[in-house]
Amino acid sequence: MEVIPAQAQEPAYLKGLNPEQRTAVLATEGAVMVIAGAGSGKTRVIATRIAHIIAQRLARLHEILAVTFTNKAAREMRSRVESLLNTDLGTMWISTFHSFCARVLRHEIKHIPPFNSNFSIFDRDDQLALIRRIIKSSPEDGVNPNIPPPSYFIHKISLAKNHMITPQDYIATTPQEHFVAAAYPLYQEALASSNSLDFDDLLLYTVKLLADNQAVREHYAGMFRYILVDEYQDTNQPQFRLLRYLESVHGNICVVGDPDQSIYRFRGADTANVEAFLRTHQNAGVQILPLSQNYRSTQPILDAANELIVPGRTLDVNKRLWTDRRGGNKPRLVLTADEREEAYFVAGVLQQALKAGMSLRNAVVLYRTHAQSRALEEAFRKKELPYLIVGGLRFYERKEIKDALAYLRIVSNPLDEISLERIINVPPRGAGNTTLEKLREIAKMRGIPLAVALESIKDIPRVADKSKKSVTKLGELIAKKHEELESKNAGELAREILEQSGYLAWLGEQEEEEQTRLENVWELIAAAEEEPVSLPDFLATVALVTDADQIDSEAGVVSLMTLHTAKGLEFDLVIIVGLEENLLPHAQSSGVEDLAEERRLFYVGMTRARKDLVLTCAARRAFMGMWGPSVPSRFLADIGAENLQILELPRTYSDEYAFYDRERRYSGRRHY
DNA sequence: GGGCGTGTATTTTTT
DNA sequence: ATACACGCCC
Repeated sequence: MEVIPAQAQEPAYLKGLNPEQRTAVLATEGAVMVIAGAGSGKTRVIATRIAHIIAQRLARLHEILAVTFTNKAAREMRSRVESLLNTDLGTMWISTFHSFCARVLRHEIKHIPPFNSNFSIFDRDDQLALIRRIIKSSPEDGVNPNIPPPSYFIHKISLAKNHMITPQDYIATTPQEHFVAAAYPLYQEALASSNSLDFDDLLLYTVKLLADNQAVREHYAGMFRYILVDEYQDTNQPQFRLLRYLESVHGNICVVGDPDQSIYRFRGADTANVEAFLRTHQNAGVQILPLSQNYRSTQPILDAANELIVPGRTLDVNKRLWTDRRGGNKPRLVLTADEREEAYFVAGVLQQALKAGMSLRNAVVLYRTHAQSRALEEAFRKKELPYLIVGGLRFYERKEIKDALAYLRIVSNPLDEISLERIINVPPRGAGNTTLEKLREIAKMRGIPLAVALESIKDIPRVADKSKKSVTKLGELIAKKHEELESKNAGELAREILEQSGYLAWLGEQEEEEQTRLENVWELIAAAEEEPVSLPDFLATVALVTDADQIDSEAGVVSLMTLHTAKGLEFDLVIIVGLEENLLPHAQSSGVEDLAEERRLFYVGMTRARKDLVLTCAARRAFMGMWGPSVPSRFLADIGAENLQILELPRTYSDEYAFYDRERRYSGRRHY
């Protein structure tokens, strides 16, 4: 790498930065908080900062830790730094919190018995399956009608973990939740005996490791000379603690965030971390550096966004965003009769933009809930607009992919009973509930894993010979492939397991419709074969894929996604649908804090727009099959009519929807 | 042990 | 409205 003398000549990577950005890049030492307004060039600042640290030889590649919000953001950050420095970053630590923890734990979890490095990562479905089993084992199951649904347990347990409340302490802090209090320790024990961690555990066990193990703590804290954290406003308590340990030796930590864009309170993110950071670093002379010039949006869009967000602010660290991009259209607001008309209107806007020369990849449709995508999909299909739904039914959540992954997981981690139960009878092996129960008994009696007990099925009376044979074969296959975990890579193992278990053949025999399923599984195998990694590493990567990661800006395809998923992205044309009370703000978000978060969510959506912003609102909407009237969102009133261009729906729409009369169309009007 | 029918919950947002 | 879970019957 070429070294540039510090003073002689300004490094090329600093060119084009504004004074605020330059200050943020150069303030490498000590504690720094960058308050980065939407579209203020935050990513560029972080990438340049990393490049600067490396170019000035303040640290070597592996001595820098950068944490981003999504894996996609991590990849982008990596490639930006690589192009700034014209070098390969290799295995530099740029990742999400969860991926970072998975990577650390892969090496260190042996210090936390009974876990070993092949641990499984449980997603929501796995968590639900596990908690269902626990509920079933309770004597009250089926007797007490007040037992909450499994999802309630998972939610409450996750909340407890985010606040670092242990199973032992839970009942004392939350005495009214006695069902959860009873299940929580059982849930943790079941995870441990399965050598499995849920998403929250990845963070918690890493914190625990750093807290309890001095050698490990000194190793990591000593290694990272510089730490950078993006989207800091959405960190939670375990993440805060994690950073405290990691920064403890060198003290060079830069957090970048925007309290106005904090939208993950519901999953434990704590904006108090912003204040806590300032407080805990006061003695270290923490610097607060704002980025307030917006390079993304036009002034009318920013004006509207500012009007929306200012009434909801609680911290006053943020500045009013400004831009020198003059001109541009005011955000357009349209009232439609119902969600169908709304969908057709959106399709029309996209077709118009298409005609005007815009590529559909530069447009996005945003909504509060996934369910809203349905009407849009229908309209887009009719109008032959190519679209891509981001999130919703994700690739890795499809049944056949989950089944295939369960095969891989049980081989990687034979203690993972949830995975084993998933596939023991897929394809049908004549092992139903009764047989499974007997196998569990054997495993318990002999103190062996369920996967090993499969080979003892021969000892169970009254099981068909055919069933015994195929179950024994499955047990042998799992054992054999598990032994090859180190000698073979993920691609090799995936292909062999899925072929030899008979899963692929069985899938191929299914109905014509199932053929896409077979293709999906082959796609998974291809993904495993892409790079020669170990099976546990591949599984960890797959488990931590986020919605935003799968956005590939295919040319000529418009993306549809939730407002949450849109965080960090930008588009020429942004269309936000469903600006109605009970949807945005959502009906379930009635508390003061909840409402503030809904407002920020809308703000995040608006500030994704570079050139054009379109807002829609329907007068009638169906919820769970029931139609009901809708009222425009209170947030529209906050933006103010003077900051919006309110459109009358063109005639063509009444042609398409002759059954609506104009009176009814505007019956939902309130503010305008 | 598997297939079909009825009943119920589902829609907040996600690593 | 629909998907999934559970229960009943073969």
